[in-house]
Amino acid sequence: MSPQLNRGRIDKRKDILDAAFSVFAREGYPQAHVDQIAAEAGVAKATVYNHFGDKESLFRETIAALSERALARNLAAVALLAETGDDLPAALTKVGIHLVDCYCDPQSWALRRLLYAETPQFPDLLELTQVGVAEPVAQALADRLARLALEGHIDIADPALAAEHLTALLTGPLEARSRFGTRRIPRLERKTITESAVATFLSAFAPRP
Amino acid sequence: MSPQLNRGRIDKRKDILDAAFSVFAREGYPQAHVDQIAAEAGVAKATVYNHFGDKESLFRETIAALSERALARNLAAVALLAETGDDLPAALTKVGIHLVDCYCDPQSWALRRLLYAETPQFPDLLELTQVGVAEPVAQALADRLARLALEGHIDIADPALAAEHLTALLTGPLEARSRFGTRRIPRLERKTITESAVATFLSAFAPRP
DNA sequence: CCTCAACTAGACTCAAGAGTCCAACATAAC
DNA sequence: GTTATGTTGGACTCTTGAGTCTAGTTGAGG
Repeated sequence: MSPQLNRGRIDKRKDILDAAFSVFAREGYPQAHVDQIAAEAGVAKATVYNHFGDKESLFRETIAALSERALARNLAAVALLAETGDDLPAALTKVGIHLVDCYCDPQSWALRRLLYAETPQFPDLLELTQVGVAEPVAQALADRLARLALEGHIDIADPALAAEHLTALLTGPLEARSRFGTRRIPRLERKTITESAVATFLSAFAPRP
Repeated sequence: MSPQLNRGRIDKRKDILDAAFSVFAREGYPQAHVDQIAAEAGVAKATVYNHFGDKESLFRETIAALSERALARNLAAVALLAETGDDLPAALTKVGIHLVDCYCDPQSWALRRLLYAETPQFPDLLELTQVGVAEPVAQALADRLARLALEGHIDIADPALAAEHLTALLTGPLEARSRFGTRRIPRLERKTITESAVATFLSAFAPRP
């Protein structure tokens, strides 16, 4: 940020964070070795410790960086719902596909896997992603749905609940099908899943005539 | 099983498996120490190695034992759908509550957490639980739903898809609300979640008049 | 009572990983 | 050129945990 931080060599910080994520994602926190991260970042081990102090801080900052990325991508997907034309199913499907893509992103799976694994040891990280990512996204989606309800396109009493159910229908099937993020779901299958989810959602919340 | 296996002292095998699960669940596989497991089982470390050979085998057998338990409990829950009276919503809610209880069981969360964490290292375990637990349960639920569809209580084209969506509606909200299994969801909240899920499901698959 | 198998406590080996230290080196700013 | 700061590689300390070994104990079956 401030110019005097870039004295000496180039800033290796980002390289280290990238490598750290790659190794943490592949091996899990306890099995990830700092030497390996340093090697993968093309950096001396001492440099890692210069930047981050210790392994735990490195882990925390890695997760935080990923969360920011995830939040941005998810909000962008939800924002697509602003441009609903007259074809609500098509618009919902478009958003659904983008949300599913976010969810199926390898980085996203890795983040979720790390959180699952390390929640007992690092409860604050869960707080961070929950409050910093999941909740804002759910909020944004609920807001959009409320708007659509007000315009009479769907019949929704509780927008937060509707958002929760839409999300569940979209992402629930992904866990098993992707084998906990191990298997890559082909695009066509993702599309089918999304369309089914949207169909069920619309069928449940169709406006009463 | 065979009587000559019980020579010498009592069979400590079960004690070890219980302690192993408890420690694995609390600490995760890499952080779980065999000494700790032995201590918690009230057994010498050598005894653990006598029974299971090494830490990895102990882990595998622990997971396998838990999967059996999970399968039995889930199938029992689904079986309740056989006794549908004339009140379909009530019957579905009853089954839903039992399924949600299974899903929220601390052992169940621990199992899921371990699978998430260790899937890259032990892909075969995922296979085991997927093929041995998730699929049979989904099958059984789909069968039951097909039956109800045939009897005209609901309008379902694809029972497998309907089962997938019902499961998603029931369990999807649990992940965030329970903070990845960290927080215990009170019974009342579980009931509310289940009722909402069933309501949305029935609304989506209500029979066309 | 004897025997055999499993059990126990604890010392032990061996490997590996976190974090430190240091002497040599590079570079941007002055 | 000088200086301050960051980087490098590699040796180093220290801890910890998996798995082995041993000498002694216990209990059931014969």
